[in-house]
Amino acid sequence: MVKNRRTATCGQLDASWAGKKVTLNGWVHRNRDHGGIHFLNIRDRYGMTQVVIDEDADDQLKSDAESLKIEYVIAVEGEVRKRPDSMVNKDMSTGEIEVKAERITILNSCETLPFMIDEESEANENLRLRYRYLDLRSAGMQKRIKLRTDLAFAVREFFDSRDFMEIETPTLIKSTPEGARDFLVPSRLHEGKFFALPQSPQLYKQILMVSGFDRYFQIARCYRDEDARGDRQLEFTQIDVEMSFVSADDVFEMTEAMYQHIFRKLKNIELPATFERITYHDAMNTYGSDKPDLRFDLKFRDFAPYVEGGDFSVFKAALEDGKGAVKALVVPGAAEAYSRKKITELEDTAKKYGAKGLAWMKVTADGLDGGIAKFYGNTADQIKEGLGAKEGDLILLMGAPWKTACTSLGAVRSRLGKDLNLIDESQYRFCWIVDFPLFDYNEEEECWEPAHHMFSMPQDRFIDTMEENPGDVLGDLYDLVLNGYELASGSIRVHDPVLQQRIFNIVGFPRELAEERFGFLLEAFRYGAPPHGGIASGLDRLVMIMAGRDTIRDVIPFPKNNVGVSPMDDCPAHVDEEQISDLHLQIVYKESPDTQAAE
RNA sequence: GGAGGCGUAGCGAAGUUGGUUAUCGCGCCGGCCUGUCAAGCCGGAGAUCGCGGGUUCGAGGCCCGUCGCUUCCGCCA
Repeated sequence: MVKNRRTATCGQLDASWAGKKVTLNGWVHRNRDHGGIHFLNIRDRYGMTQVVIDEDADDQLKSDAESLKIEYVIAVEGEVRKRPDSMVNKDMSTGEIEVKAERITILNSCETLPFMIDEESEANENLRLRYRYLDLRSAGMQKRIKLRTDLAFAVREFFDSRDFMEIETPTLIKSTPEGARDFLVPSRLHEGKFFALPQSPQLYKQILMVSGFDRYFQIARCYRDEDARGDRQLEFTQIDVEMSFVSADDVFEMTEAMYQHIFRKLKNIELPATFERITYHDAMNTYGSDKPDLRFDLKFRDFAPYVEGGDFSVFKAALEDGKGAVKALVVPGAAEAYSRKKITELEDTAKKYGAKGLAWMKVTADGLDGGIAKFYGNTADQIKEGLGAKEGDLILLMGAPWKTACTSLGAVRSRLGKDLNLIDESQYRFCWIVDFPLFDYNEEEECWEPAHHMFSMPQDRFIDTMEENPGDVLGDLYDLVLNGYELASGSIRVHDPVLQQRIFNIVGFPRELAEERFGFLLEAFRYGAPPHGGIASGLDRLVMIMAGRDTIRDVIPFPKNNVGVSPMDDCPAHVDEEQISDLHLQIVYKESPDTQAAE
């Protein structure tokens, strides 16, 4: 047997081991020297065990123990013994026992730490990212990375049981237009040419359908060169799925079954047999978001019927052109808690989303009070009844073009959910968002553009006449939302070259450009492409939500920070001139301010 | 590209209307201690208050600029 090699982990010992000799390997987590008696906590990824150096230990052992510092890597040989009843630590899985040390060997030392390795380190995130290997030692991070690996396993287990094949697609691919900014990789062998890193395996998985791999999945890394947020960063992981000969309902069923399997296995939670479906229009109209958090209610009410009965000109103006809306949010019992100052804060939230203001009224015993109540004195009772508002409620109102009214009041709704503690954190509320429009009108450029991407199928009923009114065309497009996060997105794809060309025509995408950028896909579709569709789920977001965190950086082993930098290895970084010239590139730095001033 | 917040010892924070030697907890170093488990007690070291400029008799605190991080908007088919 190799010297000092562990015979047990730090998490597995219990009373049944009492009397046995063991060797433990791990890190010194805590070190409590009482003079006569000395305790150590030794930690590995399986748990923590208390080691005792008794008063009767020999001098060698005592001095070895004294020389230990936090995070030294050690081997402890000793005997497992039951703790006296009064010394049992119920908070530790190994709390029934301790190891009476007979020999301690230092396998490696550790410098003074930049921060303490705790369940939840208080050190700021960039410091933790710089020393990511230390932060990953914490129990919390260990648990989350374990959840991630278990999740990936459950996903593969599920798809295997459904006869899917996991097929790899390239990460050096062709840059295609639309969507996010591509990461480009210059080619050394081909001067002036570039690969792109995939934003998703989209085109390849569709090609795989043409190739007859009718059930594909992949846990795929994706890259998008856009500004980061808590729930997105430069590189991320998708559970990418594509199926042939399916309708949207088939994709829903399969996806629901996947999440049911994942939650059953990892959380012991039974999800609903089918997930609620909400149309895009209804989601926007009642929650002000295409990714509504259904863990709390607070639905919008329509205030338009009451606008004529009052004298508030802003609302009348909003409805004038037929494209506006006046939405109301009745916040139960919030009248007292929301001072003018706090309402102004809500208004600032709304303004971020393009609202010009946020109107309000408070519901009193005999009517409405404050804010814009004075304009609705005559119809107060009607309004109260119509909106279902009760004494003590706060009514927030937004009059604006429909989409602005919805999204800005939706932002207010989200904020209220947090501020008023309306969210039950133990819930997982899934819903499908369906019936997305296929085309958006770009007011500035005065043209139609794809709302999602150009390969999504219009719903049957719109296909014959879609050129007449592109704005009305709904697509076979769907998102899956969980607790206010967009968790997955997909569609049934266009597999008919003629229909595809009609879509290109509507959005004014030149045929030549289509041929140049993804002619290979269009060509493939001419050779017997099966009807197909699919979906891609964000793995990082899913783990994040399941782990109860609010940033995916907490569930990615080596994430980039908010400005797209990895503080540990300090990338991106400059490279040698020679590397640049090998790639036939030249760096053009922006002029320094000094140079500009001199001009 | 834009808006807000933060930047004080290795880490986390306090620092009043601008006023003596910048405070506390953790960690670190030394000592004491026989049952702790975030051990305890005593002592000690450790800070150009992000950086630059300005106002002032005097700036950690005010003003201007700048850098870094962070949350959000834009962006993310």
